[in-house]
Amino acid sequence: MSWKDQTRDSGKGFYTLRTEDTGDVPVRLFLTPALLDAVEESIYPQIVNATRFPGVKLVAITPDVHHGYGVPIGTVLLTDADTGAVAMGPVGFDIGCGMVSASSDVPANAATPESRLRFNREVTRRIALGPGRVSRTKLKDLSRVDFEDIIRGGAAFYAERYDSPVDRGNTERDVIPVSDDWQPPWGGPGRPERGVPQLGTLGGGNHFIELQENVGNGNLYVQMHSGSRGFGHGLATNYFQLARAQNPAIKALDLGYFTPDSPHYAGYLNAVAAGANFAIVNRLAMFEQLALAFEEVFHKPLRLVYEISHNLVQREQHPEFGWVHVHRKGATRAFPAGHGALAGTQWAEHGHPILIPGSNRDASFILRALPGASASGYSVNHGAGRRMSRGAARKAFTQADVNAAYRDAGIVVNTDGVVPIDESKDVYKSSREVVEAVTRAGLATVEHELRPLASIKGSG
DNA sequence: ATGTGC
Repeated sequence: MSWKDQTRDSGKGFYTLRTEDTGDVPVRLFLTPALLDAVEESIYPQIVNATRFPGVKLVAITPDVHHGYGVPIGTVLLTDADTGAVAMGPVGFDIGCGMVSASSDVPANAATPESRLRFNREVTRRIALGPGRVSRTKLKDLSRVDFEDIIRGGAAFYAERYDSPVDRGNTERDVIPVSDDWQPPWGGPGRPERGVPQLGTLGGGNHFIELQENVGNGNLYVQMHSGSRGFGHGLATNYFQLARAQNPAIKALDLGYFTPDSPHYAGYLNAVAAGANFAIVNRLAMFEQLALAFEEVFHKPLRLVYEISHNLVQREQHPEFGWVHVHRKGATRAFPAGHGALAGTQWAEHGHPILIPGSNRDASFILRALPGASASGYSVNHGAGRRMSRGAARKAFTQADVNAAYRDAGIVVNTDGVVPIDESKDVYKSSREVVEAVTRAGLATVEHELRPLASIKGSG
């Protein structure tokens, strides 16, 4: 018997799950019947893990869910903000990982095969890709002092001090405060200092840059996915070690957590803030380079639509659960019109944009939240979700077939047309089906659909 | 995700 047999249809577009293992913690799965049927059995013990952190109020599972470390990728975890835990697996190693979307007035027919390739060349000339690479932007060769100012001051500080054309109002968080008495654990486990020269670089894995056509208005858009590089990874590694040292019951590092009485509780929250500020500034610095590359090829400006994370814990007020730590691991914040946290911002009236990438041969979407998003802790998915492991993908498909499929679709990949197999379309779920699960549950509506024209991947 | 690994 599968745990799936113990799910119940709430009648509101999501399933609930209550078993001996999950106890009294509400667990909501935002899946269609087909997605529930297809989801890996192995996410069940990871959902149970999520229910076991101290002070849990809600576990919500997004429709792109797949097996992660400790908890599934696609977990929203709400814990009591005053007495509950702050958990590390439900933030992840790549603290602050997230998206940028940018728009233009250039009709998509300007993106000829030649200009798509030129765009990819201009981008890769300006932005370093792949693991271990160092910055080529104005943030290269930063002193440690300047770096610390940036990770404390976030987007607001960066926009002002570095004379950036970006509007910090187009970011999810223009600064996440870091205490003056907290220092990054330089030289400690994880060695976060290796991230200092990486500010302004894309990274590898599923990080990408994509030239797109907005299906609705026919204009060119650009989307980017990147995170906190070696800095965030180093911070996460450091605090995982501290959590384990303190609590021997934490066997796996990815199940680490801190309660308010822990000596490292505030330290970890500061580390998350610093890592997220890095990731946000990283995306803004790269956006500026994207805009330069875009203007070089298409002779018109590229405007920042929005910047938003999908690996983060933030303190928020929820109508059902009060003040909570909302952990989003592979999940995107979804505040609708009128949400208190948007008061006084340009997003107060309609909610902020929600950036949902598909694979690089499938549609991406920009959504807006609906009041019903409270059911999922004001969160939706962060992408299409992986359908098979990287290893399985390399066994299932040949390089020549994958390259040909992209060539036939007219999608220019990197500067050599070689598609990383483990990042290719059939490795991911259908983004349309996943987004349908979101709209069916009344969490959000689709505002824009975007289709890929050119794709840049850090590695495969 | 990551100095792609103990």
